[in-house]
Amino acid sequence: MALEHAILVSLLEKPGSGYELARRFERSIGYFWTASHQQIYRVLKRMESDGWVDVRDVPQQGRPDKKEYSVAALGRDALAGWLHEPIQPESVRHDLAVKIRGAAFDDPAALIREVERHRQAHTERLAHYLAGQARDFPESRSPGTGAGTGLDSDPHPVALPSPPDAGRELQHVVLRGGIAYERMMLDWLDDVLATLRRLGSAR
Amino acid sequence: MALEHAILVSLLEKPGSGYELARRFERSIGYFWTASHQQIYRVLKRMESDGWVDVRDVPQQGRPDKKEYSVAALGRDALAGWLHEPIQPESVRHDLAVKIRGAAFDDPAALIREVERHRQAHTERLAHYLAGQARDFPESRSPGTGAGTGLDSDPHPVALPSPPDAGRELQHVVLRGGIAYERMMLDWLDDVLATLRRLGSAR
DNA sequence: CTTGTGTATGCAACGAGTTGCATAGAAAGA
DNA sequence: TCTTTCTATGCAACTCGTTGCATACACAAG
Repeated sequence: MALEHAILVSLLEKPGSGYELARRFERSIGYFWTASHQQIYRVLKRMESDGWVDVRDVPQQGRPDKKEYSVAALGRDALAGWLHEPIQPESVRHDLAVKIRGAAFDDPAALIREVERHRQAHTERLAHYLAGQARDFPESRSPGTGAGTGLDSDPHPVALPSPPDAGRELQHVVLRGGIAYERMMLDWLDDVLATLRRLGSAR
Repeated sequence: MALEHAILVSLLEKPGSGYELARRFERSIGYFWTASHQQIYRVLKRMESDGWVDVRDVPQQGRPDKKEYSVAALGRDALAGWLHEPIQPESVRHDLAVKIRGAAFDDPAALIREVERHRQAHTERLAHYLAGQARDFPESRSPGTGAGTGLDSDPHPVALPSPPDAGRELQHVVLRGGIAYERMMLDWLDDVLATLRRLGSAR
């Protein structure tokens, strides 16, 4: 129930159209909150009629016009309200974990290629994060090879919050979380692969 | 779209009633797949009419009767089919990450207590996992209180598991994943707290 | 000149998931 | 005895999310 809040945050960081939001939700923000364009358009409509966002028609050359959304006062209030109320432990859905336990009733070795695919995807995502970190936060010469978040990889840093750099700092700490998550997943997937191979060869 | 598969795996591991399933989904399985009892009953009904599971009325003393479900041949086939088809990157929903980025447009310091609450919850979950590991997998003399991921730090016992133990092994590797996840979260939440405190005092 | 790709917006239908409520037997305690 | 708690099952209403489809403009390649 927080897609609207994710949209508010994204629009505060930078106003944009539904289409642009949808693309941000594919990269950047989408790594910790997914949404399809259909859903974004629908929610945007509701937010507009609730007065949470303002719309502005922007003609463009060489492409269709767009509706640029920005956060209205009511939207800011709604976000503040949400920020101040506690949320409970995230509900998780790890298909892969279900599959791994299910493999006991099938052929464990048959899962190896699937797990390798996931490992590959996480490798790529980690590289993407590191590239973004190197690009957007070059001052962090931290472990790893360093290169950027890609999270809110908008070329222009946002200049809104009172401490002008708070947004940057917070984006960076979220990015570091993404990096830590991917590294943990890679380690774990290696563990899973070793286990599956052991079970396969023991047959 | 895999609640039914999660139920199949759980029922294969041990047949049980809808109520028992709901409780498994609160602990154990519920840490990587959540579901409410209402939803479980509804899906169970559908699975029954599809011939995926068999039902058996079990009278009990001292409590209401229950319907014990077990996996039918068709259910096994359905699970096997699902296991063999690839799944794509999990879709994530990290409210907390959204809140952290949103805090840039509010008071970052106001988030500290919320993050501390989450840290507490993850500490408890880690303790729960470690207790489960000590109880169910005593042969893994793993880090317990130590630092590190717990991933590589588990020197796999050389004893070759025979197929009957495959399920145990696979349950353990999933549990190790949960442990690694909680440890990573704790480290990251500490990073978040340090960042929020830094931003707060810099005002 | 047709096809494909990218930008940009949207509807309709369905299935998944949540919330609130209801029932009912049995045990435990006030 | 009355209330609460635990086991056990379920309906109804609603919202959220996904899937499939449709439209329309612009540009580039074949």
